[in-house]
Amino acid sequence: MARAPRYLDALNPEQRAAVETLDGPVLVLAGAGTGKTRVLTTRIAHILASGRARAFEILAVTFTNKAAREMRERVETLVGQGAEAMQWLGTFHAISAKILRRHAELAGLKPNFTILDTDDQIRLLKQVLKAENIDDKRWPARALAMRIDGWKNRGLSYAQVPAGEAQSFADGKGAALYALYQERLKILNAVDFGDLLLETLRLFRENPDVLADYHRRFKYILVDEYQDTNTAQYLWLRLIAQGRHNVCCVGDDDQSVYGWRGAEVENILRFEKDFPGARIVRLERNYRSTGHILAAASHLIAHNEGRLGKTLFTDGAEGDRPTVTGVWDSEEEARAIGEDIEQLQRRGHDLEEIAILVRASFQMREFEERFITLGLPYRVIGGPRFYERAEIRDALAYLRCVAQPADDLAFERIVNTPKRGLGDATLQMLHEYGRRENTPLMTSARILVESEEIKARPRATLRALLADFERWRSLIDVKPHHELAEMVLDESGYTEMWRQDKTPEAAGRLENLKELVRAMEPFPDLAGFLEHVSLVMETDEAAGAQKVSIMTLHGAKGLEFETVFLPGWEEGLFPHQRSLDENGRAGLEEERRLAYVGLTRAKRRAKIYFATNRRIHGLWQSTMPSRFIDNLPPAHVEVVEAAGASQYGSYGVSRFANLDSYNSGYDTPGWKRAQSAPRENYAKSAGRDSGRARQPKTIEGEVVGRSSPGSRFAPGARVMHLKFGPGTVAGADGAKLTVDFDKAGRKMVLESFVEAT
DNA sequence: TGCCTTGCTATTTTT
DNA sequence: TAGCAAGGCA
Repeated sequence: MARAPRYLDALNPEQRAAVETLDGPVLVLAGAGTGKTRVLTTRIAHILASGRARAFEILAVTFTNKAAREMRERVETLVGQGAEAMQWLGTFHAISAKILRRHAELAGLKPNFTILDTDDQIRLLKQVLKAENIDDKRWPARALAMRIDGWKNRGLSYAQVPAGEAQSFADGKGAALYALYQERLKILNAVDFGDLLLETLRLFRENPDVLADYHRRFKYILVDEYQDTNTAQYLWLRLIAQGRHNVCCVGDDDQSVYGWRGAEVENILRFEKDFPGARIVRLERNYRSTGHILAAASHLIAHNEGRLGKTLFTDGAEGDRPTVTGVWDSEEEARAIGEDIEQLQRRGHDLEEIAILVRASFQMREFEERFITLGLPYRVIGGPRFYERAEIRDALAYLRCVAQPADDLAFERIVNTPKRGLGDATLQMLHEYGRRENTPLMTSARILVESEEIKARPRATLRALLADFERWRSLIDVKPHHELAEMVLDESGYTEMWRQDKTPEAAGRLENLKELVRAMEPFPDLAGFLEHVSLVMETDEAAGAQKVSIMTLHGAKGLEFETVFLPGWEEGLFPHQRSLDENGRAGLEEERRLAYVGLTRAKRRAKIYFATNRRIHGLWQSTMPSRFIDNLPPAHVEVVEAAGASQYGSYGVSRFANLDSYNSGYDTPGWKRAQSAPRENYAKSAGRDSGRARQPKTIEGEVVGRSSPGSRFAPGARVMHLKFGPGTVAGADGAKLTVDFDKAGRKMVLESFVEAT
């Protein structure tokens, strides 16, 4: 055999096996930080370099656009140019859309079909509910959307929904509503995200010749983040992979954190069964984290059952131990982390290499506030996205109306934006006609405008609007699309509407509109741009300036940082109560995987925090340290005391000696101590800004768990509260007390948080 | 048509 | 507590 090509030199033996096993199915179990992206990209490079297939004969599927973009870039650096020829590299949804457009008629669609996003989907469902006279208070469209998505994720058409579940929504109308919704989508020439997969699946099943064509085309198939596939994606993949069986899936069962949106870890566990003779390659050599971090993460995840099991190791240094710090409340947590970061900064650390990973986005605010006062530059990742802003959605609706005349949702959105006197009454009439004649709204409008059904004023306005759209539409092939867009926005009065607007956001909105027009330029035409927009809901955030990243644990998957702060490790928040309530043990294990993901993002420093008190929905509640803290190996973790937090000094070996499992979390030393030991009050650390009255010198009430029986306090009783000071009980409702505080006034507080005086 | 009040809810989020 | 959505009212 000839000398191995150079790009293989950089790989370890397992990685190399994963890259070089080209024939037949391969499952790569790639632990965190073991170089899975390198394997995927090198494998593509290897297929290309060895002449096994050309770029357009490789199907490479990812979950996110970001991952797709990264893969493309990395293949490019590996093979020089030519990666742009990889026309089948993309997300499941993007590839499905592409296939579907090629065979739209077979799927009962026109090739210019619209892809609805969640917002459109919900608006459409609201209409369906209304038409069916279902109270959308009791049966919210959002809930129906979730249910339908769930069915679609499982690959179920409305006819396939199991009888029991079909009865589940609005007194037994679940599946029927699903069917009505699909009917509406067909009329609108539209699909939602779930349909992209489902319709492609149906296309393949009903047209074996089409499927065979793709079997011939795709010589090699690669799938990233395989543990995140849902059933529909799995069926899709299995169908396509049946052709040549050259399928390589890369994933890590320990990083499956999207079960709540339909991902089935089972898919990874049953790979061997579905693809007989599959080669399994384990990547266990970690190149990212130092020894202690890796040990802590491994020990934590070992508490999960039903894993394929991997043992990560590193040849690197032991490094610093992850730390666990207890703080008084979320405010102190933010302050402590802020100080840590400032110190790292002073020591010359790169802010880009620091991240704060939270469980839920509400935790972010406290950090933002703190960082603003500190003047610490930060960036929140995962905020509202560019294409979700109202003005962008409006502008896109205009463009959709131009390009896709049957797009009723878009039309409805903008008929009266800006206000032009086309209100509910007019719209109602269009709807009625449309429903009767089965025509899109714009067609209905065109017909009704010729009659006298509509009053003269709105009739004239509507006629003018329709004429505008005609004119714009006639320019599609004449004018460059970004110029056309600008023209539409100006002539429709939309831009003017924001110019007139005096609210402080107006300027930013106009700026966004300009940005939108700019963003259109690189696309070949309007249709191409709209396709991009519906599938790629993102803007490339300009990285650059040195900033600390604040994001959710989910958002951090796939990233790495020198230093990772992990605040909020408290029972109820992390693991999240809802996860436990709704999914029991499976929910807990998914939360634990999330903790594992968090820890393994850290290259050199991982810092865990838990607060004793946290405000949840406006009420202060005392909280327990997370059971995940008990899951950490004492030998690899350092318990750090926040300044003044002396009561945590008792954190010692015993704290970690007992490995708990589900449901027994409340017997751990940490839990017991928290219950029994009356905590000494301590002044807030770092005595700065003592403006607000700090905890008065009192004894905090022992923590009464969730099972607290009726109230210990009768109205009139005098109590002492840690935040609010002394007060008189006005009433009790279970564990909640209404107290008239001497200073703070009437508040609802948790009983466990006050003490009799 | 627009403003104000009321009520409700409150993970994770990509496509 | 706060933020949003929907309904009522002028």
